[in-house]
Amino acid sequence: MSAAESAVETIQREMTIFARRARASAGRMHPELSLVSYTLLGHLEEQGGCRATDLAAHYALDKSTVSRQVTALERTGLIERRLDPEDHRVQVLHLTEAGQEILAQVTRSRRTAFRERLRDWPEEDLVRFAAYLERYNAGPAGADEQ
Amino acid sequence: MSAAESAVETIQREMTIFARRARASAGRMHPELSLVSYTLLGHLEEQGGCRATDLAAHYALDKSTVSRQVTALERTGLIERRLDPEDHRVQVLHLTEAGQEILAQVTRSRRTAFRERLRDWPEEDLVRFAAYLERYNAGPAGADEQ
DNA sequence: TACTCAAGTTGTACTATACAACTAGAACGC
DNA sequence: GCGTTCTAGTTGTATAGTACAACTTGAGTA
Repeated sequence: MSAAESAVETIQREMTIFARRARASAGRMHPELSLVSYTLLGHLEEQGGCRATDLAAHYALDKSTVSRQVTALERTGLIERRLDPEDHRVQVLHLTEAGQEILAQVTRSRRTAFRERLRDWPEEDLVRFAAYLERYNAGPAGADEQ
Repeated sequence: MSAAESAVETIQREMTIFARRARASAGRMHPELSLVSYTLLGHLEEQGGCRATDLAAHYALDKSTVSRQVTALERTGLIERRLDPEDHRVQVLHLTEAGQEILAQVTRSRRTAFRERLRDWPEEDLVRFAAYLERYNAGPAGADEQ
């Protein structure tokens, strides 16, 4: 097996290990904001607001799933919907103040955990690892993860 | 924010995206074997059989969850239970022939998907990415979980 | 104007999960 | 040796997250 093939094997195995662990434990650390809600809020902050359809596309979720998530997040006051005056089918979603606060708080505590875990990594490796992950996740949807 | 800090942010975000997508897409690709079932079968193969309690401990799952998974896997003929003659509370779980075959088949097809996704990556990047993932997952169990 | 496309909601169903209450069997203490 | 406590597993119940299909509403277009 070539070095490339064996690297692909390793990537598969390690991504699987990570995926298997992640969700089970995410809820334990932040019961107030599930992993899914957290990522949706994060995207809203990053983008400065977007449509439900954009969230669905970005996370490869069904629009009905996003619709329910959005409903829940609105009910708990973390996001708000603003009707697009140009197109009345569209709701542009924005973080509320409360949403920004909770997101920041969870981000801080998650960041602490990640920092701890990545404590001994040289900056150069951190930067490269981050770039690889972005590239992997941005990959073609067809060959989608796993 | 330093380059290292912003890289940690990115790593956190991208790992999260991956974790959230993994299960859903695993189900799409292999309707016959969910990510959870896959990892349970993998563990059984690796260990050459074990108890339900061992699976629960290893994957940090509730024993009821494992019990139901095991029931389903037995019903579809992928594993079998053998009563421990020493201790009648214990069932030792083993892969059946069918279980071994499906496990091998899904492993092959997952490998193909990963290869496809990583097709355009230079070997150097594959090797480094693999090493980073191993290093990340090997980190201290405490900071393990997001 | 009528057809078609896009955004989102709702009904329904399923999987994975946890927690609690339970059964059955084993082991220990006195 | 007999009760108490521990261990393995099952079952009842509840919840989150998800998909798919059917629908509504609004926009764009032939």
